[in-house]
Parts: sequence; C-alpha cells; structure tokens
Amino acid sequence: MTTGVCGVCGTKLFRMGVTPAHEGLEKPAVVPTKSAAKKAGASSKKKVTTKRATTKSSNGKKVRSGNGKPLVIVESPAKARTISKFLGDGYQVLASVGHVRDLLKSQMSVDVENDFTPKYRVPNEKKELVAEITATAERSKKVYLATDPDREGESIAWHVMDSAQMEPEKVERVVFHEITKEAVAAAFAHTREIDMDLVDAQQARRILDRLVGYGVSPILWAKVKGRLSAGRVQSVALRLIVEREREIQAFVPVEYWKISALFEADDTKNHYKARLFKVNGVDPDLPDEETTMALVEMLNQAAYKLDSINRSTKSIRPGAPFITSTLQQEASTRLGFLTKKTMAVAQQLYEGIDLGGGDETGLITYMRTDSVHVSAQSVKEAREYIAKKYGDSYVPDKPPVYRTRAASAQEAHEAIRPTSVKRTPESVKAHLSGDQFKLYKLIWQRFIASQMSPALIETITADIAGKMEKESCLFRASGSKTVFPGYRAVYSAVRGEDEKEDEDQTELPLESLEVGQEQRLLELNPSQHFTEPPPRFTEASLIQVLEENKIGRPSTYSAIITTIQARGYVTRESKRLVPTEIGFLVNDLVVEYFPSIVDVEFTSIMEDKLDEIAQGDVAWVEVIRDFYTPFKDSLDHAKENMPKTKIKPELIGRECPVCGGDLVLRTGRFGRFISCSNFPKCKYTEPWLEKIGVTCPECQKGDVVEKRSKKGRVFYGCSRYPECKFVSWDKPLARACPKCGGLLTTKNGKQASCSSCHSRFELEEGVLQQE
DNA sequence: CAGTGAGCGAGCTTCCGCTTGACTT
Repeated sequence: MTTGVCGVCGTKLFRMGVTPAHEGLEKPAVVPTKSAAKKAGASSKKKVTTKRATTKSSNGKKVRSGNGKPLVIVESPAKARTISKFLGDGYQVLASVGHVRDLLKSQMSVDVENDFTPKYRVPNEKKELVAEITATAERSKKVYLATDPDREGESIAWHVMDSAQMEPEKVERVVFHEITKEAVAAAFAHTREIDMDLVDAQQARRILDRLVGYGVSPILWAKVKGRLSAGRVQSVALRLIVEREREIQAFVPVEYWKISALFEADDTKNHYKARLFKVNGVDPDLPDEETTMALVEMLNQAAYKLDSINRSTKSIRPGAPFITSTLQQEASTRLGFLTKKTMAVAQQLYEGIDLGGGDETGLITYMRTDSVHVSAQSVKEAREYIAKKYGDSYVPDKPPVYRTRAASAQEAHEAIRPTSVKRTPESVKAHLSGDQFKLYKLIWQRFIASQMSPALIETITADIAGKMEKESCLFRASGSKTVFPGYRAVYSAVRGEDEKEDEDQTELPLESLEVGQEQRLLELNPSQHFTEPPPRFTEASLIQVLEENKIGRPSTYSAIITTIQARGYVTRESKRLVPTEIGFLVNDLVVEYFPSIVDVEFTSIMEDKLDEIAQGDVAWVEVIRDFYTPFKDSLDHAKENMPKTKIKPELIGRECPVCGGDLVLRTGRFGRFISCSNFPKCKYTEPWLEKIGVTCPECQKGDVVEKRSKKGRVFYGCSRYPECKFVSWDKPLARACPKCGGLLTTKNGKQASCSSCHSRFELEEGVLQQE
C-alpha cells in the first residue's frame, strides 16, 4: 500500500538527496522505507559522515570506496551516472555492466543427472568488478539492487548478491520503470526482496538454451564440420531464411494483364485516370495478350456514364514511439542503416553527447526495449511543444494510448524517445555526426508524431459504368487529398505505407463530376504484368518476424544476424539475406532431427512455462525435465542416424582447361582459390580474384582486386599483376576525386580521401556525399 | 603490399541475454 507517509517522505527525502551538499549532509543517508525501516531500524537514521569518500571507482583503481554509504547497483554505467546525480553524494552507485556470472563456457555446466544443477562462474573479465562490488558492499550498511525490472534483471540482482557474498539482511531490491527523479524516489520508498520465482524462470531459460545449443552443436561438428552451431533462436532465424529462399526458387511467375483508361467528362476539359475494375460484375480475368486485346476491342465500343461517387474521410493515426525492432525497421528503410549500425549510433546518443557545456547529455532513452510506454512527463512536454509549434488542433484531446505488441514484452524500459523534446534535431545538429543526427531526428520526429492528432485524408472513388452489346464493365477512379496533416506535419508517411500502392491514383477533377453524367473514353492502356515471388528478408524484416513470434530479445536481435552470418549460413546480397549451401544443409538436418526446437511455436510455449515458473505455479526443474526427456532421445537418435555429410565445394561454372573437369572454389592457407574438382588427379589451380568493381587507375585495363598479404592483411592490387604493379592498402573507389580527378580511397568505408590532392569526403554506404 | 595453396590430424569449436570497453588485425 502506498501510504501518505511513504509517498510524502520518499519525495521529500529524495529532494534533499539532489540539493546542494550542505542540506543533504544533515539528512539521513538512507531513504527510510517501510521494509528498510523495519529491518534496518535505527541505522537508517544515522547521519552521513562529512568525510569525502575517496571514490572514483569503476576505473579499475583499487580504491577504498563506500565509507559506509549505501551501495546501489544498476546494470548500465550510463544509468549509474544518471542515478548518481539524482541520489547525490550520500550514495555509492556501481554498474554490474550486464550479467556478472554465467554458466561456465567451456563445458555443458548443467548436471542433467542431478536435477540439472547449473555450474555458474564469474568470467575472468568480470572478476575485478565483482571484487570491487564485494569490497564496497562489505563496507556499506545497505545495498540496493536496482537492476532492470525484468526476468534478466532479477537474475542479475541475485547473481550479484550471491557472487559478491552480500549479507541478505542488508540487501533490498529496488525497481523503477523510468529514470526520473520522481520515479527513482518512489522506487526507493517501496523496496522488496529478490523474487526467487522470477530468478528461477530466468535460470530455466538459461539452462534450456544451454542444453539445446551445447547439445545440438557438437552433433553438427561430428556430422558436418567444426565451428557450426545450432540454437533455439538462431536455428529458427536460419529456417525462416531458408524456407523463404525455397519459396522463391519454387515460384513460377504468372502472367496477367491490367487495363487502365483515360476518361473525360462531357462538359469539362479535365481528364482523369481509371482502372478496369469489374467485367460483368466480377474481377477481370486477363491471363494473356489475346484475351486482353479482345476485351480492349469491346471496351472501345462501349458507352460510359458515371455510376456512383463515394467520398469518405479517413483518419490515420500515428505509429507508436519506437521500440528496438521498429527503430531498426525504420532506420533500415528510411536511412539505409544496418541493424548493427543503428544500435551503435543509438548507443552513442544514449550514453551522451557533449552539447558544448563540457558535460555529456544523454539525448535518448534506453535503446534496447520492447515497451511502447512513455513517461507522463515526456507526454506533457511533447503536448506543450506541439501546441506551441503547430497549434492546438494538432494536440489530441487525450494522449494516444499505445499497446505493446510483443506479448512477451517485459516492460523494463520506456519506449525509445528523446530525453527532452526541447532538444530539437536542429538545435543539437552542430554537435552530432551525420549518422547521429539522422537517427536522432528520426527518433525525435517519431515521438513527437506519436503524441499528435491523426491525419485526415479525404478519398473519392468514382465508378464509371460501361455498356456494351451484351456485356457490362466498371472502371474505378480514385483520388485522395490531405484535409488535415496532423502528425504528418512532423513524420511523413513512406510511400505506399498505408494506402495500397496504386499507380492509378489521380488528381481530383473527380470533385466536379456528377452521377449520371456521360463520360468520354479517351484512351485504353493495357499492360502486361507478372506475379512476383515473396521478397528475401532484410535484417530488419527478419527481426520483425522473430519479434512477432517472441523469438529473441531487443538486446540480441542484431547479434542473431551476426551469428548466422559468422557461421557461414547466410550472406548478404545488396542488403538481403541469402542462405548459403551450408545454410541449406544445416537447416535441413536440424529441421529433420530436431523439429520441435525449430518450430516457431517452441519459444512461445517455453515462454508460457517460464511465466508459470515466475508465478510460482511450477518448479523450474520440472519444466526442464519435461523438456529434456524427449530432447535427450532426439539427441541420441541424431548421433546414431544423422548422415555424415560432406560439403560440396562451390562450382564456379567453368571447365578445367587441362582435363575438362568442373572448376571449384576452395579455401586454403591464403584464402580462396580456384582448383579442379579432379584433384589430386588434376593439379590445375588459378587464383580467385575478388573484384571490387573498380578499374585499375594505373593501367585502366585490369580490375582492382582484393588480396591478402602473407601476414593476412588485406590489400588491393591490379588483376593484371605482374604486368601491372598497382597496389594500395586503402580501398580504391570507383569515383574520381571531384576536386582534382585523382584516385579516391577509403580506409573504413566512412571517409574517403584523395591520394593526390588529399581532400577528404564523407561516405554514406560507400557513396560519396558532397561536403 | 604478391603467384602459393588442398590430402594428414589433435584439439578446438557451441547456446541466449544482459551490458560495454580493450583489444589486435
């Protein structure tokens, strides 16, 4: 229960924490809470010592930190800095930097014979941090575990407590959903104990993933080759890509025809476009040119008049503020960013940018989230901004309510939004890189738009009836115009986003038309079309499907893509994901021998079970046992029966000039090379030249190719070597320097420099941006 | 800064989710 005392004192005490030191010093160091007061009793009323703590910590220096101050643990260092500002000098805040302990990496570390007892270890790179937390906690009277309010956060809290050997009686669990002074104060006023049911749900998830990953991967090593992997998440991702590719391969394009027309009303000079909509009351069936032309002939003879006009106004609501997946999606389609880049740039915006004052300011809220919820404070700020900038009509009566889509959402964070609406993109542009600015602008606009009124679009549909000797037909013309832009004043719609793409959309002379009026047919335009296969996944569209099926989490979406590429299962071809030979092979084996694991339903069923564990309805060991018993049979069956498969080397589609056999691509000590498939009988080889699409700047004849030095370093040379000796460490670009016409090269794909006049240019996806 | 290379075979690889640097290439 929130008592008046709690709420009031929490707020009050909190304010002292952030006011100047002289005031804070006279106040209790610990915010008294119901539970804290009960347990800690008098200790919470002690004054903070005036001695300055020799803290600085977390920089690796062994320092005597704490000085009895209460210790607060959060997950991220950036959050630690913010919280520390709120809490003031009376608290010591440390970041766990994610998990501090995990199953030992080098072995299964799950004792399946013994109730699946996990073997946890603090990894080497975390030992120093855990030691610091241990030492600080020892000196602190109180430890607040303020890790994220979700399953993983609860688990981190428990692992921190356990591995830092904290005395349970001085530990309190604190959760907040927003990082505002008020929310943090309220959270400290309502602490609780660690929820072991939630921790157990995380353990079950962790152990199941280990059993699957470390169970199936070694079978692939034995049957296919080393360094392959399978897992609950990556194997489903691979399956989706492979199945999509097979759909595309199996797709047979079907021819169809469309007929559009140009009409003119009798008494106007305006003409407008319409499309053939019905023939004898049904959809036109035009499979080939012959049928189409026969119909065109008939349509030419018909008499037309306006049959009906329908006007309607639809209201289109703005999209919800960004979450990780939607941000990745939009940054991909609007900015052309890969997910990794989106996340890296967002991280920079989150951690803080120096806006000139010397201090770093976090520009956005946390970027790994699945919640569309935004704080009341930010909504208020946005509404004031919108009213001032655009007028009251752009502010809806009530703030729009958005529902979090992913049912598995754990709502640990807010949606991704600007930390202050007042920091408009233009006002901070000078302090941001090009990419930072673009992404910040996108996030800022999306959030503002999400708090604005719907756009009002008026659509007009006119049906023109044609009468032939026996048959009848109907043409339809439609048009739309924006009556009120609403949120689109800020965040424009991508073409075809909400209306079905309709190339026959027309301007609106339709307004002057009247029902019954005769219409003159000016021309008929038949056109040939073919049905198209579904598109290959992009990184962002794959993530969208995974998210809809609750597979993977915001923090791992980008890593999933990286993994399946690192294993060689998938490559990227002009931003689309394409399975490789080995990708097909591994997928088919996993689908055949472990069908339940790669079922898209699997994770969702698992999540339901985990919820039951978190509710305390079932013990985690039972859930894991129920899963493992049949899974163990699948493992044994696969070890026994899965065929040993050799990977065929890739054919390059040319014949061996020596023996006439097929030439194949192999990988050797110095990278890829071409050899004869009849090796060792035929020893023919030739180098594999990786062309980068640039002609040699020296001889103008050869292509620039990517090569590796003996030390493994990549360099670029001419394909006509040794005749032409052109070489370069930096990658040459196709475009010549706009200033002097010299050779442009790039080191990192982000900046180009000219090798003769040394001008520098920014690159965007390999394309030159004018300064 | 570069004209070769594979075959043997011991020992290694691997999961998902939370979070950032500190490292070579």
